[in-house]
Amino acid sequence: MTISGTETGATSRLAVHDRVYASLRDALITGRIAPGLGVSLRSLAADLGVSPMPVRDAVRRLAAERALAINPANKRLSVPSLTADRLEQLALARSLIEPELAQRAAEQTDAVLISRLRRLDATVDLALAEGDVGRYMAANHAFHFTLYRHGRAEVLLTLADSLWLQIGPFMRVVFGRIGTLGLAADHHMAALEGLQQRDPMAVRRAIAADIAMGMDALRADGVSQPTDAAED
Amino acid sequence: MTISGTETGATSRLAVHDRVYASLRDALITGRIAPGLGVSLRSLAADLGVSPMPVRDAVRRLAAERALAINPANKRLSVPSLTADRLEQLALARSLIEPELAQRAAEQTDAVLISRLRRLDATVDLALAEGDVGRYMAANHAFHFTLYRHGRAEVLLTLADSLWLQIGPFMRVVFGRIGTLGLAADHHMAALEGLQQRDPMAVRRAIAADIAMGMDALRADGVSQPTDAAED
DNA sequence: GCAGGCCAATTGTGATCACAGTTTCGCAGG
DNA sequence: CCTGCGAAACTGTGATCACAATTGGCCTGC
Repeated sequence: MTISGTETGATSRLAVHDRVYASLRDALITGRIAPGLGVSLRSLAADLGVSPMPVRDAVRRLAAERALAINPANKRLSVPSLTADRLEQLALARSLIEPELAQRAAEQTDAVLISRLRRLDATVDLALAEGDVGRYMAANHAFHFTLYRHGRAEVLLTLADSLWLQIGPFMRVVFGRIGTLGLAADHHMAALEGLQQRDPMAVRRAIAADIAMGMDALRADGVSQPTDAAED
Repeated sequence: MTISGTETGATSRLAVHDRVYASLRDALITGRIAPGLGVSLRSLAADLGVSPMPVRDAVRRLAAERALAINPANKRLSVPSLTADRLEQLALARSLIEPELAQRAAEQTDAVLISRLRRLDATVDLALAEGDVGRYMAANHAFHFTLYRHGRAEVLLTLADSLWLQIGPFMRVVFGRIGTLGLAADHHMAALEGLQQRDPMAVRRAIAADIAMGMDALRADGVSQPTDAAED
C-alpha cells in the first residue's frame, strides 16, 4: 500500500515531520488506509522515503488526535477499527460542533467565500457523477472546512478536525461498499443559499442536516461489525 | 520552576514518555505552569531527569491536544496564552460535550460510583476550606472525570480531556487571583442528588450549571488581557 | 551613553544506533 | 500431518550526535 497521495508541492518549506503528518492525515481522511490495518514506523518511513524519526513525530500527533490507535499491550500501531458505538459518538459530537462553526462562518460571510464554496461544491458534484470516491472525499472535506475556517474559531475548528480524522475511514468504507449514490450535494446547496441570503441559522440547519444525512448513510450500512479489513 | 508534582508511584511500569506526559499534563491541568511561559525540550528533560527524546514525544502529544503551543515561525514551545475568545470557545465546547457525558454516566450509575464521587466532593470542599488551590484543581478534575469515565463514551471523553487541558491555566489564574471563594461545590451536590434519584437529566443540568458557573467566574475576572504571566 | 554587529549559547529537527519485547516463520520431533 | 520449540526478523523506545536556525548578550565603534 502506498501512502503518499498527489504531491502538491509547495510543502517543501515545511518540516519533514509536518509533511509526513499531512500525508498520513490525507490518507486517513480520504480513507486510503483501511481500518484495523496495522502500520509500523519503519514501513511508513520506507514508504515515504524518510527516516523513522519524523514518522514517529507524525504518528504521535495522529495518535493524540485518535486518528491512529496504539495497542496498549504491545504498543503497536493500527488504524482504529470501526464500531457502531464509536460512530454514534462521532456523529453526536459532529452535530454539536460543526453547525456552530457553520453559523459563525455565515455570520461573517463574504463574496469570495461563497464563490470558493461554489467551486468546491461543483467539484463534489463532479466527483459524485464520476463515481470517484477519493476525489469526492477530498472535495467534501475541503467544502466543509473552507466554510468552518471562516468562522474564526480556532478551538472549535480543532475539535472538528479531529472528528473528521476519525470518521474518514467510516465514510470510505461505506462509499466504497454502496457506491457514491447521489445524495450528498443537496444540503451543500442549501448552505450556499443560506450564505447568499445572509441567514446564519439556515446555514446552521443545512450543515446539521448534511451531517445527519451522512451519518444515517453510515448507520444504514451497518458498520458495526469489527471490519477486520485486511481480509480479501 | 519544577514540573514534577507528587510522584504517585505505580507509574514505573509505563514508558518514560508516558510518565513525562502525565507530569506535564498534571502540571497544566492544575495550572502549575504559567500561561505564555516558554519551555524547551532540553530544560524540561533536565527538570524531569530524562533525555530530551521522551520529552519530545510527550510535548508533541500535548501540542496536538492544544495544551502546548508551537510558534510556527521559530518552532519554539510555550504554554498557550489566555484570550477571551479562546475562553468563550472552550466554555461553549465544554457545555456541549460534558453534560452529555454526565447524563450517560447517570444512566448507568451504581452505588460504588456515588460513594467515590462523594469522597471526591468532600476533598473538593476540604481544599476550598483550606484555600489549597492546587488540591482543589486536582480534586475538581477527579470529580468530573470519575463521573465522565462512567459514561463509557471514549470519543466524547477524549474531547472533554483535551478541553480541560486547555482550560486549566485559565482556572488557575483566576483562582490564584480571587482566591477560592466558596462557590464551586454546590452543583456537585446537585449532581450527586440526581445520581441518587436515578434522574439523568437532573445530573446533566447540574453539570451544565457547574460549567456555566465556573466559566462565568473566569469571564468575570476578565482574563482577556494577554496575560504575559512572568510578571510578579 | 547609545546603537549596531558579532559570537556564543540554546533551540528544534533529523539520523543513527542499541536494546528489549514481541511476533513470525521454519524446522525438527512426535 | 500436526504440534512445539527456537531462531531470526520486526516492533517501539530511548540515547546520543550533528546541524541549521534563532536567540541573547557582550563588546566595539560612533
